[in-house]
Amino acid sequence: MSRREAILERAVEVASEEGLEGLTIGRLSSELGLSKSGLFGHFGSKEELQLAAVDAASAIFFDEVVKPALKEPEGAPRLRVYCHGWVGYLEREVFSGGCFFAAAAAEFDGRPGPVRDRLRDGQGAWLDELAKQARVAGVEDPKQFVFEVHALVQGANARYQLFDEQDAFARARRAIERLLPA
Amino acid sequence: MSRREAILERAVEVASEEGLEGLTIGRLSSELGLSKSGLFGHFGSKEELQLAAVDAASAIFFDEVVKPALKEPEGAPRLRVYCHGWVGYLEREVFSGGCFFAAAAAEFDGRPGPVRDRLRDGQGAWLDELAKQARVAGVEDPKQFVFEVHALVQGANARYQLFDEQDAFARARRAIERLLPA
DNA sequence: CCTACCGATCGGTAGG
DNA sequence: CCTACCGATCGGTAGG
Repeated sequence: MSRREAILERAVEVASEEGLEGLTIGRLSSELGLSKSGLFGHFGSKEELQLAAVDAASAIFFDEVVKPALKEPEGAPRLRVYCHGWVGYLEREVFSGGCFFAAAAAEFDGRPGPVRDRLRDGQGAWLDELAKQARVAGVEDPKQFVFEVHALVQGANARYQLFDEQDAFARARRAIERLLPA
Repeated sequence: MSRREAILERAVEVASEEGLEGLTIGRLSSELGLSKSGLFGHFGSKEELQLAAVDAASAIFFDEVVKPALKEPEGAPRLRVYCHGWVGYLEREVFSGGCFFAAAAAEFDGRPGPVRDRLRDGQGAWLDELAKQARVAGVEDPKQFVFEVHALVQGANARYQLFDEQDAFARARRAIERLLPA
């Protein structure tokens, strides 16, 4: 693992807990035992560090949620594995502070710029892929389906993070089962 | 309107856009045309300012969503007005940066302390009230119902804030209609 | 990769 | 309510 990768591994963790703005160069460098300017040199600006953290988190999401479903045939089987994998990735606490993307989106949705754009494009691609599988699976209204599944998954994350409700994930799964094609 | 109320009106607005941590004393005081220490004196600490902003936002939520429903009889009629009022409050952009509470919860769910506690207690009381009306309305599983409605409303807010999808609110209403008792 | 520094801003205080 | 200040930390730069 390169030094840059080691920095980003920690950066993603910190950002999921404290937000992408709480990801300060001073804090991150002292935690990793290198100088501020040493860390800074890997990215060139705080914004580049934030963008790199978004990309690193996206790669983790791909490995944890998307990749395992690619063995399944397109349509209903893959859609089901996507949905349950999405809930499972939150339940397993892949990021210590909950869903990196939900936290980052809430933080940056009111701040126009490259970080917001990267978050929107990444989440957009994932939601489009879900809608595609829903269409192949014969779901009546794929966009409505994706809207509801997205809401339920994010709702479970929010409940778990703020209220420590362990059963939030089971509730999301139950509601999603009702939406999935039989 | 007292000076303190004027400060909090602006504080709630800023916090909904930039977060409760972005609510800096320096920024807020310069926007309002008074000195930092002048503003500081009204609250005593940044944390007290944040708590006061949460309370001010809660009062607005009560006026916008809860109060109009109190004319309706308990049970199904009041539940329906609660749910549609909740969506409507986001659609009307009562807070310029979207749902104050969703943003604040995402920001503070990983930071133990009085602000997180205040947010959790306030949202908890609202969700309990929804569950109570659902029970009176004869909803089969009131807790599951509230989980799903909460998710759908927050999902619409997230979609609208990040993707500018105008139809997110209509999608939430459609899904909620399917859950409400006939 | 480092030390040493820059101006700006942070939350907060002293004193009036 | 104000001016004037405190130490700490921010993102970032110079120079090696």
